[in-house]
Amino acid sequence: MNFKSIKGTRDILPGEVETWQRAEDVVRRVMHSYNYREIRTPVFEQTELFARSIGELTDIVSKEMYTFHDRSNESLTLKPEGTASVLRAYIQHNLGEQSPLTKVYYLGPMFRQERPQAGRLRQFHQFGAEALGSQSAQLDVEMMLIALDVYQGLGIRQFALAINSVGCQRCRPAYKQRLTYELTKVCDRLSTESQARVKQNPLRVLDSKDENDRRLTKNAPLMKDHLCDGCREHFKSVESLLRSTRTDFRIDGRLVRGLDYYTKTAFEITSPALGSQDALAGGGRYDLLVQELGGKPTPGVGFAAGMERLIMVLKKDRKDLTDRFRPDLFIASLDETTREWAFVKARELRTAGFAVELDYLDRSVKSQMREANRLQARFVIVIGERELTSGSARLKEMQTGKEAPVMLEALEKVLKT
RNA sequence: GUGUCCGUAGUUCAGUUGGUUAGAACGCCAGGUUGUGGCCCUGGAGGUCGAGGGUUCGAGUCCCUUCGGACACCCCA
Repeated sequence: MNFKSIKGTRDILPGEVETWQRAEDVVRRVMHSYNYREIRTPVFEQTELFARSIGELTDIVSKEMYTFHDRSNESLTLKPEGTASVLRAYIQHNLGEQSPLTKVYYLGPMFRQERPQAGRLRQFHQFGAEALGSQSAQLDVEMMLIALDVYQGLGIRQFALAINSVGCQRCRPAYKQRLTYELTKVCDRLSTESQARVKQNPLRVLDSKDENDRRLTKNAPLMKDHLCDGCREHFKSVESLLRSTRTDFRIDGRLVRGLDYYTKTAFEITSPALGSQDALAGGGRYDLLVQELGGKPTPGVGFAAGMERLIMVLKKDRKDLTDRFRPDLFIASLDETTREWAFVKARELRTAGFAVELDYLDRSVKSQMREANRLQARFVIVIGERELTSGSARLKEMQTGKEAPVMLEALEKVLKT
């Protein structure tokens, strides 16, 4: 019986990992450009934290979490999303006392026990940001812009932004009641899933994929048309800022997020290059959550974006990306003496900042040359007894095949040019 | 969790109505005379045919179970 990676998890091997690193670099660059600072939280937390923040009734909490008991019988859970942990840290370390506005970002693995499919893993990776302490619509839009800047920065072209407002505790209850009333009228004709939603979470009936559900709810009231003054103003500001920054977007009155904690703005970025799981990123405002988790009343906004989905789109849009690490120099050697010399010299050059590779398998020069070629080393130098006694060798530039004499002492200087 | 399809060398795949030592391409290794890559040529290594059970004289080929994968539902990043 051979060991295999757990269902729904995968290895990112050399060759693919370079694409990830490139993406991560862009994420960090964009985050820093908006002055977000990185925060790293543990991969697991008390189960209660997620139940409280995400919502007991959500699919995530009710059936998708990796929950276990440790040896002291405490219930722990591998984090299914990033926001809860960030807010926990924010509250725990009183970050709100250090400055009125906190802007942080994260990048890391998340876990959800779902059936794997295109763009859906049990361990997946997200990057995201949270801005705590301000109600400004500018921050709502900033979240969208960060995600869009990352995609643009990577040369991704296939994506679309959709926004909506899910209201607040002042206007949502009344709307919900009204919607439920309307839905009840057609309830028996809705799909079985939607029938359950009418009671559990009526808002979600609206974004059902079922064609028949869509038809039946065609004239159902939308939250965005029943916002209180505050929410309406806020939503207008978001729209206006998006226009000012010349950002393409569309208002989707049926857009609902899966997590319970959102208020006001909700948004989603999807890509037609993905499969059925087409969301690249999603986020929104959560003005009640910090308080809910035991902190002082603090407004917040955030978003999360899927790394593997980003990579999938990136591979489709940018087939030209095939970079790999290339050694600057490959030192081929002939016998035990020269091999040791090569080892020492390599160390010297590596310390000086060069990527240097050599043969560890006692191979023939021919094989070593093949290896150097495969690694796409920029230069190769063959060291034998002749070279060691004369102190000079020929440096071969692999791309052109040209060789030039070099003094071994001067190797470092020559490589620098 | 439900459904559909799939599971043969490192990789992508072939494998006739079940019938002798399971093949190809690419990749890998070694050579093509004295210390030099890419192209080309020659040779080589590498598979308990996902795993377990069953039917059969005989199973990679049929049946069951199980594990895994792909895709969709659900949900979401």
